[in-house]
Amino acid sequence: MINIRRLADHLNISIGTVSRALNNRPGVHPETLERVLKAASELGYVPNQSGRSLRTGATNTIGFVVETGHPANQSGDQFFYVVLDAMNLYLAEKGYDLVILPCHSADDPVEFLSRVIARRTVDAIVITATRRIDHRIAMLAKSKLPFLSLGRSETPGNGSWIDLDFEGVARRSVEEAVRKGHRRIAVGLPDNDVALGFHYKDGYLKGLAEAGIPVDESMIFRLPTSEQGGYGLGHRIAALQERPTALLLCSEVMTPGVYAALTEAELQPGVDLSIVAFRQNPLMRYLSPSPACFQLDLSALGTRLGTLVLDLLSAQEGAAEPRGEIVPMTYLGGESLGPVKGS
Amino acid sequence: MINIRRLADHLNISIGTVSRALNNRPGVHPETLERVLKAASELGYVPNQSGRSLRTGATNTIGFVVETGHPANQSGDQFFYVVLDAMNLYLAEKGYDLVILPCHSADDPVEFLSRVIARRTVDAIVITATRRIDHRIAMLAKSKLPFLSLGRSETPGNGSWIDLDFEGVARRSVEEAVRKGHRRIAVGLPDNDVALGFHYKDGYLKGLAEAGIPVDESMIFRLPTSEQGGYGLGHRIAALQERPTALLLCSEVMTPGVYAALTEAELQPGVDLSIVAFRQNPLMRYLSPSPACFQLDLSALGTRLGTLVLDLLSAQEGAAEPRGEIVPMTYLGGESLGPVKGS
DNA sequence: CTGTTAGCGCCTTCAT
DNA sequence: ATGAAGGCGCTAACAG
Repeated sequence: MINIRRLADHLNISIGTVSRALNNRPGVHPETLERVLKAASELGYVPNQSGRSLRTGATNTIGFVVETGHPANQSGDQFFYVVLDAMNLYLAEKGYDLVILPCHSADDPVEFLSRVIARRTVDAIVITATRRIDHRIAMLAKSKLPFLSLGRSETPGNGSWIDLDFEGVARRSVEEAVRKGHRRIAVGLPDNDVALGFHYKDGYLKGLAEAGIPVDESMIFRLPTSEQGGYGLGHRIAALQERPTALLLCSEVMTPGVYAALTEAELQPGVDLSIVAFRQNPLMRYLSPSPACFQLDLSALGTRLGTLVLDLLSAQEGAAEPRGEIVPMTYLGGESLGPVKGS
Repeated sequence: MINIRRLADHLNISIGTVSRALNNRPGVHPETLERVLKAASELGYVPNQSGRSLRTGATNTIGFVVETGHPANQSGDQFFYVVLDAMNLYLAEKGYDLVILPCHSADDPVEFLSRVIARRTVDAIVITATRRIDHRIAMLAKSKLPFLSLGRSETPGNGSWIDLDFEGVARRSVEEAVRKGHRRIAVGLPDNDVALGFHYKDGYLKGLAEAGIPVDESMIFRLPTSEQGGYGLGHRIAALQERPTALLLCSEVMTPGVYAALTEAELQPGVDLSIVAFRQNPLMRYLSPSPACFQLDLSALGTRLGTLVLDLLSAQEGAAEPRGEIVPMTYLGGESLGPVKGS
């Protein structure tokens, strides 16, 4: 394996000069610069990351934590692939690498993160599946490792974040359902304390209030964020004496399961039960009737994540204010939202 | 940030002893050992990975390369989540970390890999989406970085690999279709040179040969491995003068698209066109009629990947033979494979 | 059983 | 514009 010393010996110059040349430091003779770059390329020299990190304290790497045991991920959600692709592209242009740090299902996300922090293997980190009270954020805030959360938390010390507009989507979903005459509007929320569930519920409640519809607690359902969860919910609703006429879902991965359960119960989505799902996604394109849902530009989200992470790094010394952004989503409509049956 | 020196000073012992204690080296007084571990835990000491790697030449990290731009991944395939979860769990038990290295769509997989190799940031690497002729493998073989490929290549120097039994599945699929009376059996193959396409085609041809059915080149279709690809294929087949009566798919992600296109063309899956898909997957559970397909234990595959990777590392000095394994899959049947219509 | 020390590869300061 | 040297944190070889 070739190191900077061998490269320097090969060129009969000192390693200091080689280092300066490779890192675009000023004060290197143009001719020397060219010789060094040429030799490095020919000999296939790439700086050893460990040596460089040890010296500079930086890794030029951004970490993205994914919980591989999370059911929403195992439900065939291609969300992260597209987001990561765009984020990676952006970071690469700026000279950074992106690595995905998978936290497995038998591991504790907080402990996992504490190891990641301590090992100093990334310069900044993005966390996902943010909880309303999220111990990871308290830990990150204490650690001084720059971090960005996808989803905003209420944990004190919360830094920069990007969130989808769960509240706005829920509110608009109620509004669209009301416009079609619905008054008994149910909602499917996560069965855990992930932050988006609270925001979606807030929007749902605001939507009801604006329409003058009283809250019926029996219309608020908790379920795993997966097709299995949706399947269970569909059957629960089908078995009710007084069924809702519309159902709002905080995640699109539940949708195929709801459809399947309704069909088994001989109920027709969009007729016997209207459905408004969350995000349009290629898998849902092929459901019939087409689910009413909202559009999100995943690539733009990925690029934005990259931008904000690098902002964090450059603001390190400047210690800029943490920033938060809510990504708006566009209502697309769909056949699964129909008029109230018999009205 | 606490380092080994501060930890040693805190305990009034030398860093050598601290290092030995933390790494379970023999020759440390039990009492000292305990004191060190206790203090490390209390002060939250975790060894700096860069320092350790620089000294030992090892990172205790396994890299898993994923091409995020790959359409099969963006089609909501939860394949990797489950496999990675199991693999990560296995590696964690053995003291290794797993990192996912995303290669973005605008990057060249070969160049990406050469950078990964050169940076020496992982001890071994797993590559996926293996091509029949795969330049990454030639490069890895030259680099001496231990590697495992998911999918076997014909590139010389191919090391250890695990592959799904694409050939066996295709052959069995033909057999099952023939058993139902089908003779005009089409096949949907990838439109690129990914290795699995060749193996699936081999099995298809063998199956036809065994049944004494002549090969009809017009029954061999190339399409992107995605629901969009399946959608296009469904419409192509629907428009044919002489349609096949059965269609075999080398990937299950095509299935929803095929179903949707057939439905639009007023053809019924399992009646007008029988379908045998590849792998059962939660998303397909909710398609109607249920797709005939095969079962694969993703967790077992992940664990096996972990095992083989660590075998590579321990065989480093011993220089053991490269090993290859084919993972068998079980036929599950399904309603989408029906008798030939009108027969 | 423990302390001391060299050196992994790199960047940066200081001297020339 | 270049060379020389120190040290980032760690482990391992050697000395006691």
